[in-house]
Amino acid sequence: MCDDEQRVGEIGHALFRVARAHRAAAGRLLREIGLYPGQEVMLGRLADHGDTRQSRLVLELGIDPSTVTKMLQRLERQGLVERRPDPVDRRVSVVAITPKGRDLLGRIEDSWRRLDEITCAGFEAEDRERLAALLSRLEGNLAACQE
Amino acid sequence: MCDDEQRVGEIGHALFRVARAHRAAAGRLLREIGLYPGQEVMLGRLADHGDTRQSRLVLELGIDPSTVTKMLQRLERQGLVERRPDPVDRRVSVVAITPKGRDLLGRIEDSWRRLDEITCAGFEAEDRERLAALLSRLEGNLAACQE
DNA sequence: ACAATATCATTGGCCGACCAACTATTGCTA
DNA sequence: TAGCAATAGTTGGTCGGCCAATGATATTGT
Repeated sequence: MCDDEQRVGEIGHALFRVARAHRAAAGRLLREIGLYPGQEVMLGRLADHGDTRQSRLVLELGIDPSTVTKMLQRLERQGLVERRPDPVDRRVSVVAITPKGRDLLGRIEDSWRRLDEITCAGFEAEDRERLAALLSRLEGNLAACQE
Repeated sequence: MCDDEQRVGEIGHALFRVARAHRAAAGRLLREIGLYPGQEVMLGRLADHGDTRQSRLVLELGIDPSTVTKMLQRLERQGLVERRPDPVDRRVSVVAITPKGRDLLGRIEDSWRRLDEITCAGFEAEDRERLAALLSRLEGNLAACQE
């Protein structure tokens, strides 16, 4: 009788809009650094761990191999990243962040901080945790249907 | 002392990953209908309301004018949407969904339903409401900094 | 009435993201 | 060992999305 189920796609659409707005906001902030949204995630990943083969990036970032290739080509062109062939396995290319790329890390983290302040304005720690927990569950659900 | 603040960008990154996975899942479902993620939202909007000028779509969907133009060009090419110039104001073009586009609505809603089942698997009504409320707050925050 | 300004839409360029198809290498197996 | 399958990356194409710049029309101000 009563619609125990919300309007179809309620959550999905909200997620869709929020994510687009979030990405746009990230774009405005990152623009000052000369980066596009997504690149900062890649650089952050490369900064945390050392040399990485692209196939690892594909798995850990959860994006398509071709996307990784093109992102790295652009980052390499800007001198933020370095790729060289693995001497052992001649199929793989090993990626690492360059000093020039490392120089951006501070400003990247700063952008993240500002973005979080904007996004989560008025959120108490409890809200944050709840939201993080819910998003984590969503991520798990979506990962499960990935393959 | 204790980090009352979570790791920088915790929420933002989770949102980023969840949204990408969600979009990818939507893409897999919509592929069966021959649509790309985003197009179904446009068609849904055009189905609900009648003739619409593009500037309204820009405002309501929250996307760039150029994005609207290109999306409509593609949808028009597929015969799902129709555009004609407004006789009164010769700058505006009026958009409407075609019967062929309307035929897709059922399958679109079906995809949304399936996507929601995947995404929100294991979510009780309470979880859904909480998540919807939190996302709504995020959306408000991001909209506030839009301009 | 005319000039300045605002609005509407389009084009071109760039990026992330996907898929499909392809090459090159490595690994396995018969 | 010869041959086939799996793995690693790349290329080309298409989309949604943004920005910057442009052309066309309306609106406003003086």
